Amino acid sequence: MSKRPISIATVAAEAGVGVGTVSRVLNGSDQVSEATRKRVLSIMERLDYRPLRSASSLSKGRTDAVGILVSVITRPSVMARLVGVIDVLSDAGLDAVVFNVENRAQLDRHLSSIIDQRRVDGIISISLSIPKERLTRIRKLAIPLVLVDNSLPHLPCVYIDDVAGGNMATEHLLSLGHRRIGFIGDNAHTDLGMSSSEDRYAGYLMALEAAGIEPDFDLVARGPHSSEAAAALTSALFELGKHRPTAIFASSDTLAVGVMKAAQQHGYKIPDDFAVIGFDNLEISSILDISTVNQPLLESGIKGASKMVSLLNGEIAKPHREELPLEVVPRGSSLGSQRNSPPTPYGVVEGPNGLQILQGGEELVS
Amino acid sequence: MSKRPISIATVAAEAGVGVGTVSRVLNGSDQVSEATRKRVLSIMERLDYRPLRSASSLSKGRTDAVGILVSVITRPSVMARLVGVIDVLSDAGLDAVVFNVENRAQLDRHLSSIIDQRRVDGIISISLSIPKERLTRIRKLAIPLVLVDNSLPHLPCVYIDDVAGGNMATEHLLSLGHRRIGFIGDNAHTDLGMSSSEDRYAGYLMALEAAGIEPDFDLVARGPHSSEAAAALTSALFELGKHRPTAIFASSDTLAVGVMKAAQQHGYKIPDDFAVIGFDNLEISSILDISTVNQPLLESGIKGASKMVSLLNGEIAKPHREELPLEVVPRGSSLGSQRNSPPTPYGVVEGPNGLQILQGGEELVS
DNA sequence: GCATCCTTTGGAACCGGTTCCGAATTGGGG
DNA sequence: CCCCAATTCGGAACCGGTTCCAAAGGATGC
Repeated sequence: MSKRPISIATVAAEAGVGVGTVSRVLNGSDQVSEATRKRVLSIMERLDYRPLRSASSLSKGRTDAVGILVSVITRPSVMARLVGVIDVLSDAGLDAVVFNVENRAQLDRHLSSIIDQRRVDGIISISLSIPKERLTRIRKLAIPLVLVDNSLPHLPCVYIDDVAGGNMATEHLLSLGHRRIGFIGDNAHTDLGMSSSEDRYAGYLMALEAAGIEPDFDLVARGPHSSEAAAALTSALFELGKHRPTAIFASSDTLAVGVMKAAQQHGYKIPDDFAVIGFDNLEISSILDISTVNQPLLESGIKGASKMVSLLNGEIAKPHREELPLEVVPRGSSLGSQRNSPPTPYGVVEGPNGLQILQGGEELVS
Repeated sequence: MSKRPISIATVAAEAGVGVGTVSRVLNGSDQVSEATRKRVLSIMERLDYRPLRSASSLSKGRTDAVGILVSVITRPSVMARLVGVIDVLSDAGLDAVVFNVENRAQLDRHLSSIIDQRRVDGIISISLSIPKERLTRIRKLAIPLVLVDNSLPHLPCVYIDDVAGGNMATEHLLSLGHRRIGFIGDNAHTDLGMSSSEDRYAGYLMALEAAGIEPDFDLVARGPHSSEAAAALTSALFELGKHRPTAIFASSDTLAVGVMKAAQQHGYKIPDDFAVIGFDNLEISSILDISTVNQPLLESGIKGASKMVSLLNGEIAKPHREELPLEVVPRGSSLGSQRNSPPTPYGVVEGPNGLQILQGGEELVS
């Protein structure tokens, strides 16, 4: 009984075979006779032997791990994608090594350590853009890279058309008769290259233009990615009085929650006095009955990770680039009773300032 | 220009030193003269050399990675802890390898692969209980293990007193005058050993008993961990009519959201007709103004991971076991205007001593 | 019966680091 | 000037697998 864990040599000696044979048994090679295989397996069983991962990594030149770069991980949308990625990798027997990236410096640090030390076989980037110089290096080293919620030429990616999404959301409000539609989005995160919010803003402008409406930049505001911030921005817009927006497109559901809160604090009846639509279809928007644009979050993670698995297996992921569908999910925050005329900006009164979870839309009669 | 990435031998040759010296430079040994160090460093710089992780792992016998076992990762509370863990590990230069565990089989599979292949230096388990036989194996192999949101004797862990928490929540409702207090919790997850919900239930019973109230098991319901399920269970309780609860303690905020939803669908005014308190203090409970019991989620992850770092550095994490504080966060879902008498369910006669107690067997002294 | 081929096997070389041991160099003390 | 210790260094051995190559053994074909 040596104290040190048993190695392949121990097994080989015990079974009276060479180390090569044991290794072949481990890797399921068909170069081993059935009798020998059985014997070796039984010895391994008896000794409770398990091959050491790092040794195998070194000689195989492969880690069986995938690095996942995640932009600010606390965001629910990012989380959902991450869950999808982890599940797929786990099923494929790959380790999921997660790196949380909050700023450009972290991104660089993690990338360099991941890439240069080749501690992973591939990289999945979630809602993050990789700096150019890193990209060329990754390409040179032939490390598979898959982008989720981002798109770059010549790279496998899973993404949505944020511009179209912003367009759809705004059109939804327009179709309900709104004309003074505000936009609330994220501060530009140039360092991490997250452009979703700005892209959706572009879609918003497109929709307005298509409807022949001159954009009013007083109705546009940006801030940190939190409902509190969004509530504050919204309150400011309400100060415009008769020039206030009758509806707001928030570039994410998290912001939409804040918008909703502010509107209720101001005593507006939703959606009669004021309408909101968000983006992402997070669970909370369903709970709060907020209209939104659905994007397949979990699915984006699943598809991205599947591409990675294919790449690592040498199969070419056929559709290298995949755009996922978007869909407006109309809920009580915009779809009112059945009315089709715009709310009147002023003359508002009434309404308890408690937050109401359900604003109709829910059937479930019993 | 060899195509193969440069190794330590290349650097050594180029610098005209031995591989040992290069290795010493890499590891910051003080056995190297300043002149040599500089020369080697410059060569490494010029060749853009980075040591290969798996090679170093093999010879050092250490992976610089920590495995994180996570119970159903989609739960917001678990997510928050995970974020804390990842951030700390990342700062310590350790890889965070995340394993999502949804059932007992997965738990076993992951544990065996993690432990036996020694692909990580330590294991952090979040809201999960490790089977006994695995525990002994882990101990035998001397793999550091830290429990977050769980507690076992002789192991470093970060936990809360769920029983006390359940007690506090229930006392809060009692202090507001409620006597018919329901409980809604999770189905028992015996396979993963998540006992929080049941522990909180035990605290609920304790509080009732301390208040001299006979528990009414018709007011207790369990179901899947989703607000939809909680809403359905709550609706069922409302069917009790005059025997319905005037308040409910939900074993988590996610459930509390469903309870709230059901109450509003039934047209109850909150908190006048009906009160709710949850647990965890998730963001959503603040948004929905639901009373809750705060537990330091992010902090639990941070502390757990810090313990792991200490363990790996050979420092003994001084307080091996750490209980985090709980605190009732009263909000609009229970704290009404300023009234201090219990809501009256339907035409129940209201007396100072409130509602009838089932079966007069118990002493009811006041 | 012999040449040939295929299957199965042992074991050395290798992956790219770390570490230990012995040696070379230097410096100081006597 | 010599001895001893300290500093610095080269390189072999090693970590525990994988893989390649040569060879042994068995079957097959003529």
